[in-house]
Amino acid sequence: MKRKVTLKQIAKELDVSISTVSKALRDSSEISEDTRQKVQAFAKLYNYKPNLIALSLKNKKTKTIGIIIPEIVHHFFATVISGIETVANERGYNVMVCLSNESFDKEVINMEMLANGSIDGFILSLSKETQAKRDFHHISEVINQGMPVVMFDRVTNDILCDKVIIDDSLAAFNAVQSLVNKGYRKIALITTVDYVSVGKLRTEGYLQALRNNDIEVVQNRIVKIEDIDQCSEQIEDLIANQDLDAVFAVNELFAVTAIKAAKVNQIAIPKDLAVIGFTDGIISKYSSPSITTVSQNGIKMGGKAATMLIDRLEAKDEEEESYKTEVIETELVSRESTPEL
Amino acid sequence: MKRKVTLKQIAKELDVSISTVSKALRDSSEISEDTRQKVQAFAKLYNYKPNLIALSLKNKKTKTIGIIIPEIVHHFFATVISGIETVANERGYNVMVCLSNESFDKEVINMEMLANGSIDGFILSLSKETQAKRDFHHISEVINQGMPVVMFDRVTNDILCDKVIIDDSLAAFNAVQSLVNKGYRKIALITTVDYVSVGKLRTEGYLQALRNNDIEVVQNRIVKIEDIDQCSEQIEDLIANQDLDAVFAVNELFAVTAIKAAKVNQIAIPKDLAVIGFTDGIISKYSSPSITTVSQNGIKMGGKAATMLIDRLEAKDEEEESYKTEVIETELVSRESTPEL
DNA sequence: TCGGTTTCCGAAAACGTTTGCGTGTTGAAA
DNA sequence: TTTCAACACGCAAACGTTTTCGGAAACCGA
Repeated sequence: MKRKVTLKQIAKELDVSISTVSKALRDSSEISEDTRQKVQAFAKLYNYKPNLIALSLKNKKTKTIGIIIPEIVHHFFATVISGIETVANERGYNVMVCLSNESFDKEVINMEMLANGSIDGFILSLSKETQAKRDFHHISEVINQGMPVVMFDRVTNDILCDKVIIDDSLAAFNAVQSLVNKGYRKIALITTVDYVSVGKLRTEGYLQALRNNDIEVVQNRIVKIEDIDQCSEQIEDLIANQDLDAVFAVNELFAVTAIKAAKVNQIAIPKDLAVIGFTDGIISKYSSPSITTVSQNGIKMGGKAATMLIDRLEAKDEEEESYKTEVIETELVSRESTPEL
Repeated sequence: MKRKVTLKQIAKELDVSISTVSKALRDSSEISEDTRQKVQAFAKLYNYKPNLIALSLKNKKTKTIGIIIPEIVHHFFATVISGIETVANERGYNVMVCLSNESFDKEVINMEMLANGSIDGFILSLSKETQAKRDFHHISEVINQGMPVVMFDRVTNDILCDKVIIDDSLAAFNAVQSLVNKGYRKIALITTVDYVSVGKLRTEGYLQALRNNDIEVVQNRIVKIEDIDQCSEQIEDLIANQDLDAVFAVNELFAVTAIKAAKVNQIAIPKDLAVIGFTDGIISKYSSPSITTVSQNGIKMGGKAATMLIDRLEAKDEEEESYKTEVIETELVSRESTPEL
């Protein structure tokens, strides 16, 4: 077992000073050709690599990005991480991933943990609990300490920082509008409780689309799911007992659950009921019928977030404190759960 | 913007030495009650937190685990990360995630990157390319440097280290056997090319089950997929043109693709064709019909891997160099794509 | 031989911690 | 008054780097 070799060991072995070794390895002109070659050969032989922790301490930069997301077993968040990782890697950064599990406390703990020197900046998406509490002190705190933060998807106006979002409201509006264009009028909405920012926005888009087309909003056609693990009953009730010709769901799970409920009730899709979901994930693609959805490009979103963060990290501190909010365009992916839109 | 406060600043402010501050904060008995309280109050006021990078350098421990996986937009790997993260967090560790994207080179680069001080140990699953090349020098190298490594799922016998796997062969055997028990005889296999270790093992289980029951192995009923993105044609050909009563697929995607192909060909599932998949992910659960699968518990796998790694990290260096291979039990989850098994 | 450049290298500081040890002050016992 | 322990604190080293600065030796021309 040969442990990693340090500058000190090389210096001792070659009987020169540590600084000479360091300079020789970095091709400083201060060092003679002779010793330079000697040192470099030795370093290569022993496979010397600088210790990144020591460098981090010296440079006050870790070249690491901290990611905090509610969960990772979730197609959308996984794609975002993938997008972040790709860009980060290209630009010489690593990523540390922490999961809040939708818990405020874990979000706070993780942020404080990472903020103590481990990373150069954050990319995060709020937990449900945090959104419900509207307590963002942990975020403003790290920003105050001069650490850049980029929020994505689940963001808040209470914090000033760079953000990457989709226009949830517009995307929902467009989806519902396209249903209306096809002649659908009795359109149900399956959404989340209001404190989930994206759920609220998508709900607004739905309502706006109905209003714009002078379609009455029927409260019985709107269900708000509190606990995602127990959405079945409410959705089954909606499908079985309401007079509908289409359903707009704010995520994949609600959409596929609606489809299952329709099957149970012998309702043909898309003939008797059209279904549009949100988030173009595995479920939408592989369920049968496959589901027409609003696609959020997680890869692009993550990539954009990483780019914004790293750009800010590497900006000369000319400090143009102008925070930007990037909007990633969405797309309606037409599949089997609706007629061609 | 108030930057993070250091021991030095506190020391200067209170006109004591750095060591006094440090000791006071750690409740050393060397420090008088008076100064201790003074220092602690001041530290609290300015929200002092030790710099973790400095601690890492001093202690030669980062309290960070490196994870290297082929991809993250993949339900199984996402669950494994989730399992790792949970255990790691409980025991005071963070995780750095790197993606190899199934590339040997990226795997090597990422490992070398992280091995230079950033982490205390690795948890990894081999990329396809690495498995095909059978080149594991980068792994043996870090092990030689004294860094613990735990491999999971896609492992190799060429490297001695702790491992967490499922008994792929046995699990496949059991799945096929249960089909045989139900009277199925014309069982197709949809698998990967042989260098993917888990694909090979699952194939072996399939073959063993047939042989044990004196069922002839028909080569036309076995398809090996090279490129997962283009599996459709081969699978459609199999379903359409072979005489089958059941299909065993080595992953979810192949299973759901087979089901889609069956639908196109008016083959009823499970009446005319039973389908069993592998990996209990989103697809199996939400496709319709839902798919009977062999479930690998990714959470448990990740948790076990993390436990093994951290145990080894924290073991007194009594160095009982006995590497263990843990086998996570699988389970056949019966759903709609087969009759009750 | 002398003065002045170059050339090459080492000492030391800095990043932020922890900790062993030395030391000055105090109080009490002798 | 002297002696010694106990107490409270600071110094310095260590972790592994990079970099500034100073200085010794060598060289050159006069």
